Amino acid sequence: MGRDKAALLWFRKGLRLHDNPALLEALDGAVRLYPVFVLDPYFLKPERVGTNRLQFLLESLQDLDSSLRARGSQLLVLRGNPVDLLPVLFKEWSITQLCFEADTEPYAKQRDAQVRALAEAAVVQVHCPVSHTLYDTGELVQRNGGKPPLTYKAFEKLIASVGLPAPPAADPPASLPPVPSQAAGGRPTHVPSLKDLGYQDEPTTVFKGGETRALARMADQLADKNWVVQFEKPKGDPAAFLKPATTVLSPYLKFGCISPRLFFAQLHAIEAEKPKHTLPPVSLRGQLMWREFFYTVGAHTPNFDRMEGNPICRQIPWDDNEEFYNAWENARTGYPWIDAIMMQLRTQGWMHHLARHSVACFLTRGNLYVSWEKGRDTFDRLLIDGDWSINNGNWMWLSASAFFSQYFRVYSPITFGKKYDPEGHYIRHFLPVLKEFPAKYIYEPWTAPLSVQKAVDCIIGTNYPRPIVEHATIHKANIARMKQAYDSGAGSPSHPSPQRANEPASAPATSAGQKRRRSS
DNA sequence: TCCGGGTTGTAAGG
DNA sequence: CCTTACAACCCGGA
Repeated sequence: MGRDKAALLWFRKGLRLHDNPALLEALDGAVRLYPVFVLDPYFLKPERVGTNRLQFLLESLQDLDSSLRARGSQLLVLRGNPVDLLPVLFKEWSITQLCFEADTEPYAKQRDAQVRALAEAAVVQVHCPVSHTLYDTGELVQRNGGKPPLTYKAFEKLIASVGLPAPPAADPPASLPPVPSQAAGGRPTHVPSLKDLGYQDEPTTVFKGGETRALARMADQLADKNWVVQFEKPKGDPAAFLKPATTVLSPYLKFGCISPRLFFAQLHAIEAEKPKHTLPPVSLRGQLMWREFFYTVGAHTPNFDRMEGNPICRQIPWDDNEEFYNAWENARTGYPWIDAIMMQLRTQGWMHHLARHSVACFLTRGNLYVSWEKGRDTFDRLLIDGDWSINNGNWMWLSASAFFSQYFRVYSPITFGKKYDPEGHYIRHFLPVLKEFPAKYIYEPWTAPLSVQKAVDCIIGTNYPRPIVEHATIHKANIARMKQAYDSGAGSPSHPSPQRANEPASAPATSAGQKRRRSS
């Protein structure tokens, strides 16, 4: 006598009902369906996940619960380490199927491997479809000869050989099997508050999570088809903050509140309708492909989130300068354009891509010469769209550690913002202390005569810091340091320089002249 | 071995 | 709006 089919649908990312193949697998013949999200203490630390992103997640869970309830089900939000909790639930609920969306990040991969093994030991069938990315990154890499492509062009070529991504999966039925009462066994199952989770700060971001808002935002952004087909990322205004120059779908894509395949399908339809459209890499569709690119490289590169032991990352002897790092993180560099961006990060958890470039270049090769890993950590904590693959990839890009090597192209912390926003509206909004400065001085307030500083009630060095470094001189010195780092064996990621005979292969990792480590 | 391209540099000059 | 010099990177293709 066979058991009733009972499915545990484990949500992690993919916090949506549309284009959710794991949900459809779970529904296939199931008499009972248990939709579960597990709040893992690994993530629930303010030093790892900031208030704004956690709030975004909680809103997304709330919305998912509402949508499930509208279909006669509900979301069981449980707490604990999934590796410990899920096997208990398999037994308690007599689970026969475990369904969850594939995840390519290292923590998730090792966690999922453990859960899968435990499920199989409990004779639970595991279904793990790919729906967070457009393609199965493993298949892409296999097709590429076992290695991820390291340039966007090469990635485009690979994609072209595969064809269009799969269309979104069918919508789930209007009615889902109810969750049996007593299922929780006395455990709390509601979506907790920030305070419940030990977070004291109030969220400050204007962006709200959830599939409902994601779909509305996408519809809103795609409604102006001319805007869609004329989109060119580098032409956007990084200083636009009332109406951002991009879609701000990134936090929804991060949590899977929106399906990349749905977004792609809609973009594709609009492009088909209007043949005169921009192209990747700058087009809107190109942006989705950048995401796919970094997911593919990130999933198939060892130590992708570190310099050491990372075969695609140049080994650069960054300065260990806590003072500089803290000033940067706390918006106290004395450069208003940089500090305003860091304030937008701290308050909204989102900045325009080019604004991210400005501060990433400033922290690393441009000005402070601090490791990209430090900046990555800050972004990872404070961004509402903080996404492991994309964040690490872009930090390596901007620090000229991988993908990009024109280190002599340095963003100016003074003129880059000025060309978009000469009046400094963005700075005035995020750094109110500088609000009254004349436009002439807003990007360089230290150049204002003391009489002006007094008149606007902001003394530089007292009410707002002096610049911690002099851009004009230090960026040139840093270009020279980068050149030296490249010359002295940082190597080229895809063609590592050969080991010199007189240099031991096991040179200490801190040596300036070290060789890039090969992954062999 | 050379040449052209590389999502998104700057400053100066038209 | 455009081009060019700056000083110069890696990579892929011819």
